[in-house]
Amino acid sequence: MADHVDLVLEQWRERRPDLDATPMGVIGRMSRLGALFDAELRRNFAKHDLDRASFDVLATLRRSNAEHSLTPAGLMHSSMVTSGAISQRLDRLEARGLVTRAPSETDRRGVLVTLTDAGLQLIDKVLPTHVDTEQQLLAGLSAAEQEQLAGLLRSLLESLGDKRD
Amino acid sequence: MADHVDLVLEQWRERRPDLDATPMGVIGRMSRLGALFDAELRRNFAKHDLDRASFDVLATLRRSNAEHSLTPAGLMHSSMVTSGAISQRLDRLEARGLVTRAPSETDRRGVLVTLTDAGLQLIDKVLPTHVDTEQQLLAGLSAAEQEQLAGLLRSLLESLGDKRD
DNA sequence: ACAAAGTATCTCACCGCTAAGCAACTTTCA
DNA sequence: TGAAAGTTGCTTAGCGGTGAGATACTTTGT
Repeated sequence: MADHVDLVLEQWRERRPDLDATPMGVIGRMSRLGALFDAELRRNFAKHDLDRASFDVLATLRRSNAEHSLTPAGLMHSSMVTSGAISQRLDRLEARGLVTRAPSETDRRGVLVTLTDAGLQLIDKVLPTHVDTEQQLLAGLSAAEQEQLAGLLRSLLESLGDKRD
Repeated sequence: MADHVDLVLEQWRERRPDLDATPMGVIGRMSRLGALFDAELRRNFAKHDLDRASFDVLATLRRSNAEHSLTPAGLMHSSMVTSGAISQRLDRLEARGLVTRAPSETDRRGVLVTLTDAGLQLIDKVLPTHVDTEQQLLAGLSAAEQEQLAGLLRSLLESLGDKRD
């Protein structure tokens, strides 16, 4: 039982025995899994003429409230990208007619982004295939192990200040 | 005890109760942790005039063998990026005098990338600060929990075909 | 021996993100 | 109330990655 990271850790023990590389056992593996997950999810998005960035915005709007609307700032916090990235994502989605931008009624600086009918239809079509893909990616772990893993990851996120909002 | 992903899962239950979003409890958290880790590690790299891509190449060469050398293909497999990305990374590192490219002695298509003295000195200076940063990122979990987490991640990587080589 | 298939590396057009900076607006507080 | 500080969303230059394609070389199979 050994993955690529086990090899990396062995190599560090050989070349730099003074270095305690154990944290790489977690962080290195998360990085590799992230890359593998991303590649697989991207494949599914591509089938529906989408990319990760667009899916992310559409899905966030879909789940946010009954009107499927949110401010760019709200999208930014949820997505963990910069405000510039959100502006560009919205430009693309607006050009495709999947979202609309309207001036906020309460704050003249603000903008309200809303899913169009076409956007709603698209995300509702893609969502089931997305969770399906995710489930397949996790199929190597039992349900109990998946739960255990989720718990550890939550602890870690909380310790790093990840909040509900 | 709740992180941002708990909120996301609640929202899905509210808006799409038909959808079983549990896999997001793992994949969503890994994605968020990846972003947080990346930001913090990047901060450390920047202190030493480095970025993730350059560190990745230098560290891979450092641990690979006593000569600190590897082919571009080897670097590519270890880094999980495309060959084009490796070529460009090597261009940058070569321009800074941190690695050299020499023709392979056994295969005239091949190239052997080797750490220069400057490259070796730089990576050896940065490495301890890097594992230190990683350790701090994981400090929210006990040693036993970190081990447990590493084990689950390894199982997952193995199930997805991640091999030692 | 030779053609076909495979491999190693590089080039380049394009794409999305960051970081810095800006303009417009709102909040705070003396 | 007015000035300072903060917030919101956008623009843009630059960067690093992808994906497609090219070149040069090696391996395979007859």
